Amino acid sequence: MTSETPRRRLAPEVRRRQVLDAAVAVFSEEGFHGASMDAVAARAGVSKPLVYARGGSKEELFAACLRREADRLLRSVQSAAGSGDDDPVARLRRGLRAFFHALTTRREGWTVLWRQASTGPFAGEVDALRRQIVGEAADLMAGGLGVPRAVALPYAHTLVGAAEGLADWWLTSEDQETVGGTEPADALADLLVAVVGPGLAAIGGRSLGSSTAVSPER
Amino acid sequence: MTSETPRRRLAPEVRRRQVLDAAVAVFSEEGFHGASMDAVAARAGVSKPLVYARGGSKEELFAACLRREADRLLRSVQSAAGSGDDDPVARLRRGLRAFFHALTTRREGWTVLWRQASTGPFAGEVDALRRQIVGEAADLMAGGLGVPRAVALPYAHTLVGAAEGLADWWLTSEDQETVGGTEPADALADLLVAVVGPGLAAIGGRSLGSSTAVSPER
Amino acid sequence: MTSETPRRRLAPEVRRRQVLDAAVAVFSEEGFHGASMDAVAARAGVSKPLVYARGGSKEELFAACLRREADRLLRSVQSAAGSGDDDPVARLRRGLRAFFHALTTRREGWTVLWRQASTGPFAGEVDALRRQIVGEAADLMAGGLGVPRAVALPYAHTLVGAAEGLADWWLTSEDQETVGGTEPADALADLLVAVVGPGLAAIGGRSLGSSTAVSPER
Amino acid sequence: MTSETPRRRLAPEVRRRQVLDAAVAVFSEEGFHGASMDAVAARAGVSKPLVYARGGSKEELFAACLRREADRLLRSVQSAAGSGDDDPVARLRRGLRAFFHALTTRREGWTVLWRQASTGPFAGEVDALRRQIVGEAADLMAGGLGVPRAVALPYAHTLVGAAEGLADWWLTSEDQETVGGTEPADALADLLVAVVGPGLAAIGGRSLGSSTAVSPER
DNA sequence: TATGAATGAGGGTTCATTCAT
DNA sequence: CATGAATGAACCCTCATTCAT
Repeated sequence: MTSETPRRRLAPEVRRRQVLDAAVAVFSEEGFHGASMDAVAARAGVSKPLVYARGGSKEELFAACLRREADRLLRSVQSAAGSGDDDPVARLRRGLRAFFHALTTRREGWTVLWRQASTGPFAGEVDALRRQIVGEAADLMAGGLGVPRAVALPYAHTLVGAAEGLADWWLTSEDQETVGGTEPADALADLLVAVVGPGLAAIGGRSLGSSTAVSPER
Repeated sequence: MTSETPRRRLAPEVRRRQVLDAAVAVFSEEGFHGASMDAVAARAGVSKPLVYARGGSKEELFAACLRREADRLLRSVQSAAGSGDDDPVARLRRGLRAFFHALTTRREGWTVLWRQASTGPFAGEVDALRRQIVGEAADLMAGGLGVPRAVALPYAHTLVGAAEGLADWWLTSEDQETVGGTEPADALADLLVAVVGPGLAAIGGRSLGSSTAVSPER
Repeated sequence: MTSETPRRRLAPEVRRRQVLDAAVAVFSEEGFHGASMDAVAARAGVSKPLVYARGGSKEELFAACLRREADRLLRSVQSAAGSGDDDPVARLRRGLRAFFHALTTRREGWTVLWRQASTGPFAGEVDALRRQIVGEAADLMAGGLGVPRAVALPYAHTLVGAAEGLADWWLTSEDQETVGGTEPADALADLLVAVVGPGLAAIGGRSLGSSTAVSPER
Repeated sequence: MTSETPRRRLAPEVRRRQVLDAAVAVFSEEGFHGASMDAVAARAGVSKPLVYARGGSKEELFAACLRREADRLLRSVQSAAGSGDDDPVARLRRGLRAFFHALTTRREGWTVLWRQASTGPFAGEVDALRRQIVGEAADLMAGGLGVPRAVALPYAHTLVGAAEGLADWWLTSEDQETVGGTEPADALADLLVAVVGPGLAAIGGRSLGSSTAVSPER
C-alpha cells in the first residue's frame, strides 16, 4: 500500500489558514468564477467538506480572502509608513517600499485583490477595499506634496498602477539580477521614486524625490 | 408551414461582427468563466448555434475578442505615434493620447483585455499582447531617452502600468469633471506626462518632458 | 453496437407530460426529499437537463405534480357528480365511484397528493389542495344529508380515509377476484356505501343509503 | 487540562430513550429523508457519535422509532380491548377509543408511523405493522359480526382508514372545540361508531352498534 | 440556413458516517 | 465515554456543445 497521509486533526484556525491560503492561490489563478471548490480543496490538501466547514460558501470564502489580503497589505504599508511626526516624504518612501515588498512577495493576494472580482458579486466590496488602499497612498502623497487629498487621488492611482506594472515586469522577467544588489523591493521602489519623484515634486512645489531620490537612503 | 418572417440572412462578416460585439460586452461584464454562451447569444439577438457557427467555441470566441481589441488598440497607438522622423517626445505623447483615448472610449474592450483575461487560460496570450504594446512604448522611449531598448523596458512597463492605473481611476471615478475642460483622454495623457516626464528626462539626461510637459501642447 | 434509442425531438408539451408522469411515479415512491432528479430523469428516459427544461426546479416540478393530480381528481369527481338538479344521494354515490376509480387507477397521483409532502415546503399547498378535495365531498354530503357544510366536514374526512383504507386493501390484497364481477371501483364504492350509508342516514335523518344502498343501482 | 464539567454519563437505556425521543420528533417533522442526523443529535442535546452509538445507523434508528411507536399503539389498543369474555361490541368500542387516544396524545409517533413511513424504504415494515393493527380490528369485528375473519378484513381496513382520516382531520383542524365536551378521543371514537356501526350491523345481521351506538355508553 | 431541443460533464453544497483525542 | 474534526458519496443545478428539423 502507499503511505497515505493520515487524517490529521488540526485546530480550526490552523485549518482555516490553510484553506484561505489555498483559496487565495486558486482564486488568483482562476478568478472567482473560474475557481472550483474542488481545486481549493485539492490545493489545501483537504476534502471539500472541510473547505466548507472552515471557509464557508464560495462567496464567503472569497470575501474572507479579500479581507485578509487587504488587511495585510494595509497594515503592512501603514506600519511601514508610520504615523510619526517625521518627514512625510520619508514616510511615503517607506510606504512604497513596503508596498513593493508586499507586491513581490505576496503576488497572489495582490492579484486576488486587484485583478479579480472587479465584476460580479464583489465589485462593491473590492472597490471599497481598493479605495482604502489607494486612499492610504493618497493620504501620504497629500502630506508629502502639500495638496488636498482629492487632488492627490489620481496621482495615487497612477502611482499604484506604475508600481504594479513595474512589479509585473520584475516578476516575469527572466534576468532578475539586473536590478542590483540591494533588496529587490527596495530597488524597485527607488526606481519608481526616481521616475515619478521629480514630476510629483514639480506638481506639489516641494522637494519630494529631490536629488536624493536616486540615491536612496539606507 | 406558416409563413413567418424568417430571420434575415446576413453576410457572414456582419454576423460575426454582431457576435463579437456581443461577446466583448458580455465578457467585459462577467469575465470569461462568468459569461455564458447563452448570454452572448441573447445579447447578439441570435441563436446559440449561430454563435458557434460565427464565433467558434467559447475559448476561440474569447481569443477572437482579445485579438480584435488588441489589434485596434495597437493600430490606433501606432498610427497616432506615427513612424515619421519627427521628435520622439512628440511621438510618445501622441501615442499616450491615443492610448488613453482608446481606453476611455472603448472601455469594454479594454476591460476584456486587461482585467478579465489577465488570469486564466489566456494569461499567456494577454501577456504577449501586453508585451507588444509595452514594446511599442519601449521603442519610443528608447528613442526619446537615447538609451538601449533593454534599459528602457522597465520604464516602459512602469509607464504603461501608470497609464492603466490612471485610466482605471478615471473610468471608475464618479466626478469625472475634475480633470478639466479639454478632451479627457488628452488631459489624462498630459497628467501622466507631467508625472513621469521630469523623472524620465533626468534618467535619460535629455529633455523628455521638459518644463513644457506640464503645459501640454495642443 | 447496441441499438440505442436515438435522440428524439418531441414537442415541449409531450416531453413535459412524460416528465410529469415520471415525477409523479418517483415522488409517490420516495417522497419529495427521497426522490432525486436523477431518478426522475431515468424514469422518464431523458437526460437530467431536460427534466429541468420541462419541469423546472425540483420544487416547481413537485408543485406541478401536485396541481395536475389534484386537478384531475377534482375534475373527475365533479364531472361524475354533476351539477344537475337530480338526487343529491345519487350524486354522492356517483362521486364516490369516480373517487374510487381514481384511487385504484391512479394510485401514484393520490399518494403524491395525500401522503407526501405533508411537511416541508409544500405543507401549505398540499393542505389547500386536500381541503379542496375533501371540501367537494363535504359539499356533496352536506347536500345529501341536509346538514351544514361544517358539520359534514369530519364525516367527509372519515369517508375519504375509509375509502383510502379500502383501496389500500384492495390494491395490496392478492386475491382481488373476491369482490365480484362488477367494475372493482364500483364494487368498492358500493361496499363503502353499505358500511357508512346507514350511519350517515341516521345522522342526517334522511334516506341516504337506504335499503337500496346495499343493492347498488346499475 | 481544564476542569470543565464533563457531560453527565448516563445509563445506556436512558440515553437511548433520549435519542429515540428526539428522533421521533425530528422524523415526524421532516420525514425520513428530510431529517438529518445532525438535527437528531441537536434535538437530543448530545453529539452525533452518541446518536450512532445508541441509535445505530439512520435506517436502524428510524426502524427503532417505528417499532417503539407501533408497539405502544398496539399494546395500548390490545390492553383496552381486553381479552375478556365480555361483549365484542364493547371491546371494539374500547379499542377504538384507545386508538384515538393514542393518536391524539402521541401525535408525533403517529406521524412517523403513518404519514412519513408509508412510502420509502420502510413501506414494507409499516405495512406489516398496519396489518397487525388491522388484524386486531378484524378479529374483534369477526367476533362481533359473527363472520369469518377473511370476510371481516376489508371492513377492518375500511374502519382503520376511516379512523385515520378522522384523526388527521382532528389533528390538523384548528377549531378542535367543535366536537364536544367529552374527551376528544372518546368523542372521535363515538362519532366513528355512529357512522359505521349501523352499516356493519346490517351486514353482520347482528346488533353491532345498534341504536345504542349513537348514544355511546360512558 | 437558422433554430429549438437535447445532453455529457462538471460545480456548489450537504449529509451519513467514522476517526482521533 | 463523549466529542470535534474529517471525509466519500450523492444531490441539485447549469453550461458548453451538438443534433434534427
